[in-house]
Amino acid sequence: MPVTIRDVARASGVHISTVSRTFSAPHLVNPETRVRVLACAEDLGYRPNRAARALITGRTHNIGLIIADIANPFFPPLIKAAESQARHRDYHVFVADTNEDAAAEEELVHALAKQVDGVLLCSPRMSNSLIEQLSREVPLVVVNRQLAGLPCVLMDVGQGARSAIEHLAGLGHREIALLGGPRGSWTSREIRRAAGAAARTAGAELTVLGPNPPTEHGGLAQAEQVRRAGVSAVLAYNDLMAIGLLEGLDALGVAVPQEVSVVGVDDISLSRLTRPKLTTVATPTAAAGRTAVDMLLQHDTDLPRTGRAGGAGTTVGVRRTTAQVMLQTELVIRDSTGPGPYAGRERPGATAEGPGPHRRADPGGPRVAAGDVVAS
Amino acid sequence: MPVTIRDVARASGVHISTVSRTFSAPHLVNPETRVRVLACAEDLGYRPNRAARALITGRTHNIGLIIADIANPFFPPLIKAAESQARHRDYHVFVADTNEDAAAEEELVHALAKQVDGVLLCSPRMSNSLIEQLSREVPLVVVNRQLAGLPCVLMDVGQGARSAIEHLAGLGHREIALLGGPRGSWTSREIRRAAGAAARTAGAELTVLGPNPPTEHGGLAQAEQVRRAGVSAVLAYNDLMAIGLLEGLDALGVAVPQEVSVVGVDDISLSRLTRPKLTTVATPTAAAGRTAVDMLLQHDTDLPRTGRAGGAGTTVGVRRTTAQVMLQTELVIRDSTGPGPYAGRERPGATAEGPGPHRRADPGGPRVAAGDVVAS
DNA sequence: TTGAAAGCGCTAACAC
DNA sequence: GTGTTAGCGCTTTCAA
Repeated sequence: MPVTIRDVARASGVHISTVSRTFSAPHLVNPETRVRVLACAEDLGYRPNRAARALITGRTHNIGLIIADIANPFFPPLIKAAESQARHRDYHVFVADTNEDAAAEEELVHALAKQVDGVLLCSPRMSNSLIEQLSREVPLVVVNRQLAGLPCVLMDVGQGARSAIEHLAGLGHREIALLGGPRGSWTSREIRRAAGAAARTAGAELTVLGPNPPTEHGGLAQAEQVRRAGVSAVLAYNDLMAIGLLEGLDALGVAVPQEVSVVGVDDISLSRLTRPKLTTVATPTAAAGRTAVDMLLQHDTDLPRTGRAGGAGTTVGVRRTTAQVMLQTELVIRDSTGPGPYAGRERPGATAEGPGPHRRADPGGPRVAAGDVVAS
Repeated sequence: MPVTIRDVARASGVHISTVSRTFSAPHLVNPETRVRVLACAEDLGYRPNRAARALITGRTHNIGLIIADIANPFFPPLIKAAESQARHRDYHVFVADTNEDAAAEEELVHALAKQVDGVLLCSPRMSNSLIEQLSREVPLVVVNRQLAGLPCVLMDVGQGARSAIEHLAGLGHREIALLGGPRGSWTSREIRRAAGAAARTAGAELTVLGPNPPTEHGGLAQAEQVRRAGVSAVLAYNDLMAIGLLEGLDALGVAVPQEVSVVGVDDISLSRLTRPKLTTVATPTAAAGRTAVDMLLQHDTDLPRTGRAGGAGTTVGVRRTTAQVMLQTELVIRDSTGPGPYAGRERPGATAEGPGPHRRADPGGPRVAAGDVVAS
């Protein structure tokens, strides 16, 4: 039933190889013939079978997107942007959800490897060494994880965390808690590192609570601890946890920002909808998706091929660049942060308001500066 | 570089067809041979190439998921559930976003047709006749659209809208507005139909505002109209619009629920986070995703094959069932609805609180009754 | 510029 | 129970 290259050949009175050329190397075919073939193809509704084509060219024109948790509102904008970018380049996208599970990630890379030209690993939970190993099986681009020798798309959450801490310190907070993210998260470590350093500089004390699941519930569950810790401000690993914390504090009768200030990370769309509206570090998710796809498909000419073109037994020259792109983040100040117990008093070191890209509230325009290529 | 069936055959000293059988019909191969082959395969890290297999079997073990807007929080839980269900059955999932565009939907079905065993069309914007036509190209299951002759997964938003109107009428609201959804949406028509009927029965007047884009902005943009319309309650096409409306009303200084009550549809996770918390019609999104995949893969034995098995020129007996499943919805009453101007007064027809599945607030357990098979 | 032929990795008759 | 063979739909030398 489905129409094949042979049907088109028959209808247009040429050999199948001519039809093939019409689609994959049109300049090699007589214009008149081309027109005729194209007309017949159109007529019959012919579309080349990509799987069959892949078998011989070694290029599937598919990519894989491996996501820790599709339902986490951080990811859909990334998926959407990546898919859109891929489709513009005539690629189709497999999406798979790992439920934050490292083993599932590994299995998925194996399973997808033969069907795709490359895989985007988003916020992986696997070990670095495993990722490196898998990258020998299929081209990988890693999002939200820094790995020497592999192409990575990073968001500068370190800078973001620093801005957040400086913002809090500037408001007069000296005892600050950090709600850590999940184990195995590069982002979480990065935030912790930068927040710790910034706190030291600002003369504030940072208490780390966690690791926690990166969910609303993860934040909610720490509300009690936060109160006990006696801090006046909290930086959460992500907005979801911050929002959960907001709920938890509300339930405990702790007023935000009067008694405790809360800052999140990501600026997911909900963050403008909570009461109080959440102060957060905006993260360029869509840009990350687009960039990652671009990096994966950069030289879509020299992705690996299994076809004969490479010569028997020869490993084809896969010129893999390992550029790492760092995307800017930005602190968006809303209503969940306010003056702390030391407001107005002099503060050791630092100026009234720390450096770094801050912004008072909204609207929705593009907030992402172009990424810096950090290495290549 | 990638290891093929031939490598395994060589390593285990058997013919490639034996290796093939080991994977696709293990019972036809001598247990000892099987063990040996399996061991070699494991050793070499062999995985059958699905694309090559598909070429001859006609079964790709892939499905397509076509989504109006991945960033709309209604969809991620559906995608997640569908992907998970598919993977349990050893299928991989292509996800594509149409940006609410009918033409993109059509193009995607064509483009994906050859690479998948079936496609899930989620909240399509295409015409019924086009969908029917496309269903001859590739097996389709339609979510959120009723179409005679095609397998559909529906959510009973009609019942939901009815419950919502009855709830509002019971609270003493007589002038109610309906914020319509996007053109081409079955759900929107269905809500409108049922809400209209319920309003008539309850002796209330329903003003329809729209169509609107199914986004926060769509709701926000109607806040002024809502105030002008002089209604005391609003039912919105979905939670996103309801939330936008909440913001808009807040900006206009209109108190919810004191001056205007607001009800949404979907119960997306944000709905518990707004202030006031949103009263809404909960929609079993995850169940819909799972169910749709199950329906698509129901007889995964008699999905169409292009292989020789069907005999030359014979259309293979695709036994397509056209079961339609209707999933229950449930009104979840939170804080965005309150007494209306006619509260306490007698009301024409109806009892104090209309029938239908209501519920006062949360928690998160399963709320979905098993679907009713409406037809087959 | 076009056709003939080989073959990508795999499965499915059919022999043995 | 296993090997032989043909061929899925397509691309790509190689000759003509």
